[in-house]
Amino acid sequence: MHYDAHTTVDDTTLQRALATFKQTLHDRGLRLSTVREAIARVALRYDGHFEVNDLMRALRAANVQDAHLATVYRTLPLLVESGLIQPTLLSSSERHFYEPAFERKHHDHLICTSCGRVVEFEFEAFEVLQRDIAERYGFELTAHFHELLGRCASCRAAASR
Amino acid sequence: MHYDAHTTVDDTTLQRALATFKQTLHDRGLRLSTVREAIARVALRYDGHFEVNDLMRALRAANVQDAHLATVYRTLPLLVESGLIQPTLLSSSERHFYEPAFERKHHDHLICTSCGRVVEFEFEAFEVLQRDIAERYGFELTAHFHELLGRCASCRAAASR
DNA sequence: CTTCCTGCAAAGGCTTTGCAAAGCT
DNA sequence: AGCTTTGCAAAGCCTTTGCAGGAAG
Repeated sequence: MHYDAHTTVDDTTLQRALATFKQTLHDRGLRLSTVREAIARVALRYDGHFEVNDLMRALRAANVQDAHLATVYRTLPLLVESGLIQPTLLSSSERHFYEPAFERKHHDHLICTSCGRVVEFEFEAFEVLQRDIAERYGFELTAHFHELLGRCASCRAAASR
Repeated sequence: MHYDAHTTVDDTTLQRALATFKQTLHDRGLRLSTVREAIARVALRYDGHFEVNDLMRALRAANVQDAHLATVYRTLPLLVESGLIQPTLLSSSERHFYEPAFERKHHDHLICTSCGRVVEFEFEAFEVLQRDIAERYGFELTAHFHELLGRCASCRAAASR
């Protein structure tokens, strides 16, 4: 999968994220174990969107040999709850995808159905309209998913050749 | 799952839909078998969003005893390709959801995370903005998913009591 | 020490697939 | 006849869970 380059979290942000994680865990009577911290670090620094297997691979690449698949599955919801990552790319719904989310600005996705490229976009007008719609129906918005599917410029060029 | 009342397809629309289905199948060297037609009818007339098991139940209710689960799984992509139904409700991504789509106006969904109510909305301004965004990035849009999650008025009222 | 965590293995749930019989055209 | 379609059963895949030993505070 391709995606535009992101900036990976810097060290101080990472520390803040871990502190947040620890706090969330603590509030629930849970602990920030060695394994959980390792998983959190790798997930937070992941460049782009990932699913469980990608994360496993990244963990192995980071020499975290001892993070078992089942543990990763158990940790992911905690990372989401703590706001370190968020579920995303729903329309590729064969698997569950995530992306780093800690202190990252909200954005949505433009996905090329031909080459898989993912472009992130943000557009305040959407947010405003969404709030309007929600209000119109008496809803209090808590989240939204917005994915645009299509063909990117290069795939279109390739096709018309 | 709750949803606002929809109008179910009338008979002439259903006939048109079946003709479309037959055409799509024919174009691919496939046939409109008895079972496929039965599945198409029930799916098209389904009131609201459904997943495979819902459809199985509806088939049984319609006395279509002979539609095997595997056959339904094989038929669904064909129905999507023909435009009779469309995948939807992605954020409940545990399962694959669909809804009737033939000659239905495009709409998106507002979903109450507390009671599950689904409200359909359409708002031209979104469509325009989406096209703008896509163009800005050189994309040619083919589809989009847009789901707003929140709490509906009655759940909010219940919570504040 | 007491509670939580983790690896392991097994189970679960949804979906897909191989195959032989049945169905169309 | 020659093809597609289907039921059936088995396999596949991702994800969850029970458990017993290990880790953490």
